Amino acid sequence: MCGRYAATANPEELAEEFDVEVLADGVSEVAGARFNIAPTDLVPAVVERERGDAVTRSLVPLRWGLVPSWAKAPTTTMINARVETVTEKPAFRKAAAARRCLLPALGYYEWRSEVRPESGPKAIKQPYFLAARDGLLAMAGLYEFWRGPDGWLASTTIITTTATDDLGWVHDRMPMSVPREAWDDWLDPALTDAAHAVTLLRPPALATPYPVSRAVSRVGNDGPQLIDPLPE
DNA sequence: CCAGACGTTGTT
DNA sequence: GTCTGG
DNA sequence: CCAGACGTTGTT
DNA sequence: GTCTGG
Repeated sequence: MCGRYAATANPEELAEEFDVEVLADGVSEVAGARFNIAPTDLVPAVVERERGDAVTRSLVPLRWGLVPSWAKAPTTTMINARVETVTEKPAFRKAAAARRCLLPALGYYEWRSEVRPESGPKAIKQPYFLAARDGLLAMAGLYEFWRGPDGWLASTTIITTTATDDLGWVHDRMPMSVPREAWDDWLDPALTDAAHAVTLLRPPALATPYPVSRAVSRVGNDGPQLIDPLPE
């Protein structure tokens, strides 16, 4: 699955890379060097919205953890959506048909329960970093709006699938990615056939996972050292 | 009809 | 909002 | 995802 | 054990 990730590109780099026309208010505060993005954080996302008869591609901040429009209060549980069922589940299917997004990432983390020499007989949760092979992972996301007492909340979830054989030893789920040639269709709000949209998705091209410091396990920690390979 | 759920993951 | 279970 | 909190009454 | 916060 994907429950923690790194994204380091600044707004200008993302605008260039994804052909974004508009940088939304607040997005400069959430896009930049971040190595420990956690659920409930605001994350940079690429979306397309219709304004009049024109479609505008924007970089916007979204809260990670999708809150359905009918939710009584914001929740954190829907950080992932299974690709196998995303077009059917009431919480996701409208977003799958109308509100798809891209979540740019450098890579993401997985934890494995391991017994290590220095930890004695007890298992520890060892984090691994899974880096995009070419330095940019466009994760497939959905977003949704929720109206609370203090206004609108826009939130997002990452679509997941079964891990490929080479990654299964770390974890049995992984995020779906959107290949560059499919970005336009994936984002196009006129493409309302969700079942077709998910056929655009592919497993991400990742480097070999490697263990990193457990510092990443604390959400308050950040910095490039979090993705340094763990010394022996 | 109304009431209640609506999600994923990991772990045991 | 919409579907499912009762 | 992981880390950290989790609570009220009556009184040793 | 389970929920909340980040």
